[in-house]
Amino acid sequence: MFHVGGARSALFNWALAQQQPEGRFVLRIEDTDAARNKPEWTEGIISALAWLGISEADPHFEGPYFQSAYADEHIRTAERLYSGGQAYYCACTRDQVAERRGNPHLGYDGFCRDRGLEPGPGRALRFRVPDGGPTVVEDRIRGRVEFEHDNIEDFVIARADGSPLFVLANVVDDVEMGVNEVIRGEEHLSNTPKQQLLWEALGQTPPVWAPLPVIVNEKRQKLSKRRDKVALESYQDEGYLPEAMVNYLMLLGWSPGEDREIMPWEQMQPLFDISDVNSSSAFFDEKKLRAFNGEYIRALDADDFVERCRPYLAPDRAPWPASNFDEKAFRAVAPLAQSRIAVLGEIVPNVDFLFLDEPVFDEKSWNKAMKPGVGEEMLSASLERFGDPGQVWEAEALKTALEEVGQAQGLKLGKAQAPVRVAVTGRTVGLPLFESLELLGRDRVRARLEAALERLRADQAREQADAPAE
RNA sequence: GCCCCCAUCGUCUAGUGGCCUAGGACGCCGCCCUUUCAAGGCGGUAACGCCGGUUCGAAUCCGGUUGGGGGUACCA
Repeated sequence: MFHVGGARSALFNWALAQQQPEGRFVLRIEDTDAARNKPEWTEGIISALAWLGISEADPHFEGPYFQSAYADEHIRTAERLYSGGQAYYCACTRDQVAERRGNPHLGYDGFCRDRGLEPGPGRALRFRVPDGGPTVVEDRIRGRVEFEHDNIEDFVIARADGSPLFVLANVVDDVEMGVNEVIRGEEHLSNTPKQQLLWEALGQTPPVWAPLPVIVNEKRQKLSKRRDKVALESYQDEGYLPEAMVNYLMLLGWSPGEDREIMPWEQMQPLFDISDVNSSSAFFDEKKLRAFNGEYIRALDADDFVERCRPYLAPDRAPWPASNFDEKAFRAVAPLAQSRIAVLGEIVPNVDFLFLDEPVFDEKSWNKAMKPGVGEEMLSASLERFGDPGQVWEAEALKTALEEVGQAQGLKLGKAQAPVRVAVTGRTVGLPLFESLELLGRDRVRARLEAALERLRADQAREQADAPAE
């Protein structure tokens, strides 16, 4: 599963990488265990990135990398820091530290700092944070952020079993890969001075940091996998277009500074500047994403639209019998649906009546359209009218016909069409009716009108039976 | 608790001392169009958290305050 927050970071990185001929987008999977144990997990990220247009085939793309690729170097670096005196072994347990400090929330107290402990069982390696003075982080989004060393505890860089911690592994990887610009979530900001200290201890020039403000939910909390809908895959599945997703994500915390917000990647990418990114957190507004997606869908040309709908019409997903699908009918109706759907998945309920053996009646729609009197009158009258062999079976003529049927009942077309629509499609809302009738053909339309009429009469009979006898 | 970050319409943002009686986009609300629903057109609603400074002048600079958020592991 790929997180929308990760997707935004990736896009920002990607835009920057593409702005320079030599630019690289390095994808590093920072979760060592997951990367090692769940290859499908990283494959998911790769395919989600490819969906967004960040392809492994592109020369700007590098990765994925796993920390395990540099595992030996992690260990060597830890040893080097120890022998250089920049790190020391510590035998304290968490409980011991908490007891000494009287508060479990207070950090490490430096108990073993000058004990000169040798490596040994139960001894973790801690980084010796320099005395006094601040570490200044140059942050491309906020400017300078200062951290007093007094507030940074001597943090552990290697566990008692010798395995490196994230901070160390991360820095070693960055050094190895020549990373000079780090764009990632703001949750890492307080980790950054530690990393910078490590870079300096290793005699390296630290990279430029760009901790992106987090993406939040409606309650202004950082999006969480448990609580919020964050998986890019689920948006893809519902029928969001990657172009729309990219466009929307880029606008979260950044603005191209022009009046238009809908802008293709090619146009947006050169405009992007990481230092223009906002420093405050942004709410992921699915409604706005939907609106963007609708616009992108409408901008598709007819054939492209049909092809993009294809996955939702496939036998494994569509609710109708596969053999009922009629390519010609779908192509005829697709343009009518195109302006009516905001995500591709919605194509199905719009066209299902064409391919289902019988329409699926929406209960609310039925009750609304089949009001006493109007429903039955309209159904039987139009059944008769459509049975007239002289009736031309073409949208315009059908419209005229139904108008006349309605008039005879004293109904305007708006009211008159409702029972017919529900009888034929199952719902009160949907594609333009007369085009639908034309495509369905006289026989199927008449059969459905008849079936609805039967159902309606059965309803009424039941109601009468249920009514208390006078 | 401690450290750090943030603060303009409901939301995403424009805005870097006068062009701001604060602009755009999404949403929302009207009206028009209309066979339903959309789409489209037109119009509307709505914000500089608060208090002090600095300045001829502050959404923009400074201080404080309040409110949000993140971090604080031998997690990543």
